[in-house]
Order: sequence, then structure tokens, then C-alpha cells
Amino acid sequence: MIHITLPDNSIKEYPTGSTALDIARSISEGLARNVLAAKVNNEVWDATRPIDSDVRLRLLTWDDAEGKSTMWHSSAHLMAEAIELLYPGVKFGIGPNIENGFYYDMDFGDRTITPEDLVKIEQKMLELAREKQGFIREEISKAEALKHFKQKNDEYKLELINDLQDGSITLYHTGKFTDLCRGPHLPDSGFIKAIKLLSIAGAYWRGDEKRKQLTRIYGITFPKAKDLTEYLVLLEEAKKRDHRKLGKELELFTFSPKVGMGLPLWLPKGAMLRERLETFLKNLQRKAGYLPVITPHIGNVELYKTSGHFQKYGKDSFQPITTPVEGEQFMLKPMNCPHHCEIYSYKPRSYKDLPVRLAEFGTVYRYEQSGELHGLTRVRGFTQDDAHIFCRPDQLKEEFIAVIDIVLHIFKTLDFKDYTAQVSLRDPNDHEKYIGSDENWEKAESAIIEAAAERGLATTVEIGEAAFYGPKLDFMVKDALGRKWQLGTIQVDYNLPERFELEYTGSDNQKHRPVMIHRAPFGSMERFVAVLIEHTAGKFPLWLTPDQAIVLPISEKYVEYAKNVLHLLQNSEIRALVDERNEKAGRKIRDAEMMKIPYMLVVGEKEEETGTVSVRRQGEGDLGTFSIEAFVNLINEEIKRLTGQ
RNA sequence: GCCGAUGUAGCUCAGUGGUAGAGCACUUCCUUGGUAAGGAAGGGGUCACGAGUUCGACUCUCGUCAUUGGCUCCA
Repeated sequence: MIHITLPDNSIKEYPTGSTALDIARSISEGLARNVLAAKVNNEVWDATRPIDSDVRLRLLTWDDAEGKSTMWHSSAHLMAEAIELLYPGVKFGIGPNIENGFYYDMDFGDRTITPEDLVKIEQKMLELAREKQGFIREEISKAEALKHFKQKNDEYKLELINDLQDGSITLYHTGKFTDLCRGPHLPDSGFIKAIKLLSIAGAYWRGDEKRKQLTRIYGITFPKAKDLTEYLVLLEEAKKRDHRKLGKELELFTFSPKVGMGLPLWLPKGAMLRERLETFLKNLQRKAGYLPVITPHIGNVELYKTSGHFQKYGKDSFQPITTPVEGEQFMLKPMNCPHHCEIYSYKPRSYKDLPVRLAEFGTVYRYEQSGELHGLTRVRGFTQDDAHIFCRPDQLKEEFIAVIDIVLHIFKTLDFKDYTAQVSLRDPNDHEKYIGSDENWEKAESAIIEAAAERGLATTVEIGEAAFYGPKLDFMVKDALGRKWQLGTIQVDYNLPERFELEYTGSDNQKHRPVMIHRAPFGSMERFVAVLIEHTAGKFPLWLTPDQAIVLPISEKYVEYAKNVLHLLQNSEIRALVDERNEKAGRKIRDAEMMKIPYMLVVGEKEEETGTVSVRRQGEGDLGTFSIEAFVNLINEEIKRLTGQ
């Protein structure tokens, strides 16, 4: 007999070799019907795998993250099975579950898979799912595994097996399909009730762009048809928040092929929104002791040779401009740090002067690969809310923490709650990718980790994600469709000060080297605005929104009064406009609602007589009648509450 | 850059190897209205661009450009 400890800490006795499914059945048939997998001690197992020792057991259903991932992993197998049946000879790469669904990378040879194929595959999958095929686990030796896939002539699986340890290799059989797989899997394919194959993509084998590109099919499955419908509705809703769509609708920005791909054109409303964000940060920075600087959009190639950027990114940049007479070479500024280093060193610095915090909204140009461009989130010309802090080593942690506080303040003000803080460290085995001594790297990395800990940030650590000159703390957020973007970034750098031979005179009258912090709390204005659009679905906070109020005269008779109201509002620094069109009030309200203007001021006979406005809040409805003064107060109070300024 | 998809009016999108369509927006007129679409008339497109096939191409083929889903990259 074995002893099973359940999540409520009760211990039950079962015959040796009982499965999680057996145990579920002993509790209730209904539970057993919903068990997708089981957590055995700390490992997720097939619910059908015999247990032969005392363990702690948790049954996993669709409500558990591990339940979902098991479902999706099994769905990848089911898709592979369907594809093998429909297109014999396809070679399989890897097919994991992902955050929302699964994919499988496959080599279809010369065949191109079309969206119509996806429908066929879906149908085949449903057919196979209805057969309630088991996922049969088999432990196998490395030699046997190699033999099996050699027979199938599947070079991708053979490569994977070659990297595996003998004795730890398992296969899973579903119907006639066999896959190399660690598992775990569903008890049978009948749990998969609703299937949607979402997209076809190319993906390099093992993520290496020098290797063959396989065909990747993404999909998602659910235990109920209703869940799939809901998911698809959710996707549609998310698409409505896409900043590219809203940016067009709200007239914030545009692109022109004539200007060039990835070079955003800010329209008046977008430009004014961005300016307000910049002013907001400038105010914060002034209080935090930053000094403004302005530097040119180009710099001599020598500058970037000194910084190391030329060696590292020169080939992949917009190529240098050569002057017609002297033949000197200038690069479009891909980052601001080298310019700021030169500002630091234009005069001798004393330890008493530090920290020096140089801030600039600096526009930079990077030759991003054409396929990588994406709305405002990935562009070739963008403006960083950049600053470089030059400080003494003993000031580093304090300065770093002060920057974290700025980032957190911005996120709080804009109600960004769903972000992750990522510590990006170098890969200590990769000496090609990074410059500087191990000692400097270690100092920089521990400074970041300590500072983040001091502010109680829950961080994830990514090895090999550091910049070439130093480690970073990045603030990541997701867009409407779940894609992750880096916003704020804070980087510690011991290397550029060395390359630029930056110095200060210490209290000991000796020369010392300052430490540098690169930081951009928004990241870039373009990306931040993009994320802000998606976060707010275009309903910007009152202090940022292009038009705060619109005056809606009931008929043309009251246009004159509406204009008077407008002037009074404008005198109080409120951004407003009048809808003078010859339309009914209902129509004007509808259009203002669609334009997401926060306040609608309806004026007619009643208001004109009393010198008031009838206030309607976007998305909420009628708030009643206000004097102009009371309305101005309402707006100002709301802005004060939102910004704390 | 790579693998796929897409490109028709300002916007969202139908459409066919034989003279180019809708809704919204726009213009004019009627209507002068009270909290999410009042009515009528009208203007507007080299069907992304360039070649080819064809009696004839918006439609079929190839190329270019741009957009887009991913991959790779991201100072």
C-alpha cells in the first residue's frame, strides 16, 4: 500500500501502483472526469501513471495552470498526429505548450501550408479527439529512440535525442503517432473538445537564424466549446485596443512610405499628448536634481569607436554620412550616452559635484530589421527620455533606487499595475558579446540586484540579456495582444566611463572614475505612448487627453453661447472645442462618446439663461448642471487627484 | 533579413477575365432639435506600383514597394 497526502493534508491509503485517476475516482466520478494531470510531489505527472511510493498529490484540472499546459501540450501532439495522417512524411521539430495554447514546428518539405489547410487539420484533430485516444507513455533507451526516429528519417528528433541523457528518454504514443516527449499528457484526447488553429509562421530550427526555417502552426484548445467562443471574443476585443488602430482613429500618429518605414509622424493631437508626458517627467526630474542638456542628432564615427558601439553595431546601423569636403564620417545618433559622456568631461569634476545627472529627450535612429518594425513599439527613429547619472561608487545604490522610484511613480500615476521587473545579466560564458572586466560586471550586477531588493521589487532574472556594456533592470509590460515590451530601463555601467576616461577628483586629491547609470523611465516616447494607448483603450487620463471637453449646443441658436463657454474654459487652461455642426444633440453626444472626449457640455436655452452647462461624463452619463466655475474646479480637482501635481 | 498572409474611395470592407460597389466620413439643401446615429441630393477610386499572359487584366503570372502574423535581432 502507498500513502497519498492530499492538499488538505489528509492522508489516504491506496494500493501500490494506483494512478491519480484512480485516486480521483475514489473521491468522486465527477472529479475524475475533470482531471487532466496530477502534481506528484513537485512534478507534474500523467494522471494515468502508476504511483508506487508515498507522495503528496494534487489533482490538476482546467482551473490549474498546469492543467491548461498539459491540455495544450497534448493538443500539440494531437495536431502532429493529424498532420502526419494528412501530410505523410512531415518531419517534426518541437511542439510545446505556451502561455495561451501551443505550437508545433514542422518541416513540410516543399509544401506550403495555407489557412485552408488549417481548417482541414482542425477537423482531423476533432475527429481524432472524439476517438478518445490515450497518451501512452513509454520509457526507452537512447539507442532505441535513435533507431525509431532514424527509421522515420526525422533529423530534428535525432538531433534532440543526441543531446539527451540515456535513461531519461520517454516516448508518448497517440493513435499511430509517436513523439519524443517528457510529458505529461492528458489521460486521453477526448478532453479536447474545442480547437482553433490560429496562425502559420516561419520559425528557425532551435531559434538559430543560420539554420533551416520550419513551419510553425499556433493553436489553442479548450475543454468546452463555450470557452473557445469566449476566447475568440476576447481576442477581438483586444484587437480593438491595438494602438495602431486607435492611433489612426484618434489622429495621434501616422506613417508614410515616402518618409520611410518605421519613421513615425506625430500628428498634432499625438504630439500634444507626448509633450504633456514629457512635461510631466521634466517636472519630476527637475525636483530630482536632473540638469537638461541638448545634443546634436549626429556624431563623429570616432565617438562611437570610443564607446564601442561602432564595433558592436556599426554594420547594422544606418551607415555613416561622409562630409563632401573633408571626408569625415558622421553617424545618425543611435544613442545619447556618448554625447553625454563628452558633456561630463568638458570640465574637471570634483567629488563634491557628483552626482551629475544629465537629461535629454534625445531622438535616436536605429536600423531595425524591416520585418521587426511594429507600429510605434518598434521603430527606426524614436525619442528616449534619456538621462545619464555620473556618480561616485558610494552613491550608486542610492541613485539607482531614486531612479526606480521615478519609474514606479510614473507607473502609479498612469495606473500601470501589470508589469514585471526584469534583471538582465550577462552570460558569463559569452565573452564575445560583452566588454569590460569581470570585476566591473560583478559590481554592476550586484548593485542592481541589491537596489531592486531594497525597493521590494519582485524581479525575474534573465541571463544573457544584458547590454554589451552593462546589466540592466527593465520594466516590462504586455500589449493588448499579450506581446511583451520593455518600457523603463535602468542600466549600471562601469565600462563607458573607462572608455571615455571619465574622472573626478576625490577628497584625497586623486583622480577617480565615476560610475554611470543609463536610465529611461518611459523607455521611448513612441513605445510608451503605444502601450498607454492600449492600456487605456484610448481613454486617456484627463490631464493627458487631447480634448478634455466638448461643448454641444442643442441647436444653432446656442452656438454663440457655446463659443462663450469655450472661451471661458480656454481661459482656465482647459482644452475644449465646440461641435457647431447642424446635428441633433443625440448625434453630437454619440460622436463625442466615440471620440472618447471625457466631458460633454450640453448647452441650450436653460443653460444660456442661467450661465451654466449640463455635464455628461464619457462612458458614464449625465452628471447634472454646473456653473462654468464649478466645472473648471471639477476638472482641476480631477487632474490634481490623478497627477498629484 | 527569413517564412507566410494582405494591399479596392479619407475610414471599414464587398466584388467579378468584359464600363467599379456599400456603409461611415465629406459638400450642399431641408430640418432647429435636450443626453449614443433626423432627411434628401451630390462629389470622390490609374482597384499599391511595374512588367508579362490575353481580343480584353482590378481579377491570372512574375517582380517591386508597403502593411501584417511569427522567427531572428533589439545599444
